[in-house]
Amino acid sequence: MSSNENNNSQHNYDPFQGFNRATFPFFDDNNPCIYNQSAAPTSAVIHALDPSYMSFTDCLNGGSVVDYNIFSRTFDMSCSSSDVVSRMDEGTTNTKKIGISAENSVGDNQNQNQNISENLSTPNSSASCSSNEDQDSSKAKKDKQPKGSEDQGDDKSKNVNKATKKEKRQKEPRFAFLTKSEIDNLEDGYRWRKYGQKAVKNSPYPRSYYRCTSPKCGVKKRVERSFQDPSVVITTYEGKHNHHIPTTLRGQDAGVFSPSIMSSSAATMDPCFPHEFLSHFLPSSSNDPAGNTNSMQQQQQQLQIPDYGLLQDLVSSFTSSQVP
DNA sequence: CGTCTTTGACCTGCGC
DNA sequence: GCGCAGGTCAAAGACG
Repeated sequence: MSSNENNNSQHNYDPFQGFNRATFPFFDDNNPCIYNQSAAPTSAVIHALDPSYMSFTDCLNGGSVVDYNIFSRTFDMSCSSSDVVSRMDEGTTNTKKIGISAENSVGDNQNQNQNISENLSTPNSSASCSSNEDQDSSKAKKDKQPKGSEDQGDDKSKNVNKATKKEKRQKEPRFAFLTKSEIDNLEDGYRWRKYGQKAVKNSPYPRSYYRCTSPKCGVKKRVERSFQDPSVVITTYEGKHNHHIPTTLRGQDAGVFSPSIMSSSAATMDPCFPHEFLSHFLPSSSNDPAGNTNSMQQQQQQLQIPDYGLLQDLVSSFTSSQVP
């Protein structure tokens, strides 16, 4: 692979290549660049477009300078113009306007919405790698101390930890999106280690917690499946990668998101599409010389589910329960 | 042997 | 204060 190709794959890829546009209902069928409000956009997806949230590129890589206005310009929406999507002001506890997953709106709304806001609320894009480092450092301190040996953890320090943790949680940039796939853990080029799994209330599908395996990279992601539409996988990224996509992926050979598998229509999207968006979502070896047929290719094939209406129903049901 | 997943226990935040 | 649910830890085991 040439360096040019590599660069291209890292910076100029269409982030939604390979994703059937049914997966992204906010696209106007007649204009892929125009955000289709009538499609009742999934707020989870809109978070990617909301300038108050960091871009996926920024989220994943942390090294790119992202013009958040790109998204609002490109999709003809402001960060707070949507009834569905609202910017989460710092310290805001109103969670009604925000949400990630439809299933969360169906069951225990109170708790789920609370959790949603906690999961997704990001005051602004001021979060940076430093926040991750801070979190890492605090976490590292915790890791170094055995659970039962926190003798110094008196009430005072506990309160401090609580405060700092809460503050840091708010600062942590998060990005969530929906994908239609039968595979829970969609390959994104980075290496993840699963560190937990929890059952989700009112959902038969568990939520999995992953952490980037790269040293000093505190990026996490959460993967869960919508129980209302089991074909929808909700992925939430938290933090920013402070490194590039690994050149070698165990068992994947980084040969994911092969353009040959990508949707041709998506690949030829209007140039106004924010190519930078999610750029590092795609690993550099998209032109796998070995032509490996890997799990991601299967994923991509599974992503070609043109179930636009189903997702709209999902979104509609969600938004109707979220927007007063 | 290194890496990753699994899974029960523990921690934390929040509503009542 | 209590209970619930989400989030995290870390030991154990699986796997290549």
